[in-house]
Amino acid sequence: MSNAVDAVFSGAPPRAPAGGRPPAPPKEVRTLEPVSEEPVSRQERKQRTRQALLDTALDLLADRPFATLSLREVAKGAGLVPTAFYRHFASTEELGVALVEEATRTLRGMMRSARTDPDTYQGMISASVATVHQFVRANEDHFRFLTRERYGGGPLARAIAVELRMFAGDLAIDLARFAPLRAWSTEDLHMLADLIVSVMITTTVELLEARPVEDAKITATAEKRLRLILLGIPHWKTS
Amino acid sequence: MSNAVDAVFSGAPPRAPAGGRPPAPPKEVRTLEPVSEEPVSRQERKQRTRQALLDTALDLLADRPFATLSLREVAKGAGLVPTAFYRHFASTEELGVALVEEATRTLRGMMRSARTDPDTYQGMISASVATVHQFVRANEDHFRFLTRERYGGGPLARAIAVELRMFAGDLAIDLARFAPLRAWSTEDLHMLADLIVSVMITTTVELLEARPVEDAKITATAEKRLRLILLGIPHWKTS
DNA sequence: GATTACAGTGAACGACTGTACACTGAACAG
DNA sequence: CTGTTCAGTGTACAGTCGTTCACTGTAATC
Repeated sequence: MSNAVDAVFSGAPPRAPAGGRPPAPPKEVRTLEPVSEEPVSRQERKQRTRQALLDTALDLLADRPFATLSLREVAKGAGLVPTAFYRHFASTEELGVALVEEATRTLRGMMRSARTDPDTYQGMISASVATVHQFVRANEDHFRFLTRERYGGGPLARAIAVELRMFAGDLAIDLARFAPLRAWSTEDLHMLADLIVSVMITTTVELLEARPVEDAKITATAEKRLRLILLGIPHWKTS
Repeated sequence: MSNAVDAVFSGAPPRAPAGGRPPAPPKEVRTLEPVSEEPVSRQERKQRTRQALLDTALDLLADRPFATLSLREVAKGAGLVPTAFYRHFASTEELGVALVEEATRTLRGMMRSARTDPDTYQGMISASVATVHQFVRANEDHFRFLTRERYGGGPLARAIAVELRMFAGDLAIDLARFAPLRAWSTEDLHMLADLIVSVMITTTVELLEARPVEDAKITATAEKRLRLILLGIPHWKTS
């Protein structure tokens, strides 16, 4: 479960240095790098340091809320002087918005990946849970950021909420194609989609808070929760 | 729905000045207050300013994460000089722990209030949702703090997670008394309890993010979600 | 080849942070 | 009545913060 799985995650950004953030020579990050001597145009350069800022921020956010990020430490982490930060973002909040965009790109990748035409309920459930599991484990930073800031208040929380509503809306449309759900009112369909999304979010948080050893238990529980919900569908009287 | 409702919330702290935090004379908060000239022992005094610190913190946390709180502004808000803060808490984090304790006291009050012997599923559902609704609206600060920090990472998130697991555990025990659930494995019971709790949390967040005008719609949706889940119970094959 | 645009530098600012230390005055215990 | 305890005060210090401003060197343009 390695190559085939990894191939799915085209949505995940490269995350330049990544990892435990090695000692890292303090400055010459950019000046030493022309290993492969591409011409590297100026805007290419700019976008690279922009990405370095985003990557640094995401690293720092691994165990703190976004609101505690300081412009200076993000700049320093990217090998920049504080004032250079302004060449890319007018404020840390603008950085945050860019981070939401990057993370929701991963989220949309997951959604696209999960949208497979399923034959059985059980098949659909386990496939969806597996997709969530793989994407969360392959993009922990993004999902940690999203789940953390979703409830953190402020403009980021609102932006993420909008994205999750879109997520649920798309899911509702997909659900409408199922035979047992064709007669449901759109309101009830949204109720169901929200419920499923909330189970998925809960599962995501559980995965992020657990060590990977417990993944099997968590996904199994998630499948159970979805199965229980779907069991009620045939007996629902829509309004 | 005013007196009877309010009488329920004995768990809620008095929240001394509260409200929009009026102009407030900068200092003589305590020295001017002996309106009713009780003797007020020294430890009583101490506990009062401690509570003032907690109240101030909760006020400030209405729209920011806990990690951005500064010792100085909490002290100032309570009418104290910064160093006096240390007479009550060794650090802001210790203040946070006390805040978690206070808020979870409200949470336990809600749980106790919701534990009524119900005759029908429908009755149980609407009663539980109504209880959540009332408690959330009557203690918005506490619930906002809990839901915000639950996913904010750090020690507070862990403490709240523990409390919520206890909450779900108690619910599982209650559920075990229901006829259709008596044969269920404890594992499945916990799965169900977690699912219900996650619906309640979702509902809480929705209430806190909405204007009270939309409460009816939110509680109606919450009831639907629970109804759908309970519909699946008779058809569940426990493992 | 000369000129311009602009990503990144470096010093300096005023505001705010947590914390140390010596203090005051009133409630307390003897 | 005397001495102690201790919640709260006031000053001070070293860091960090966001933001300003004038600057440099090079890729891009004419």
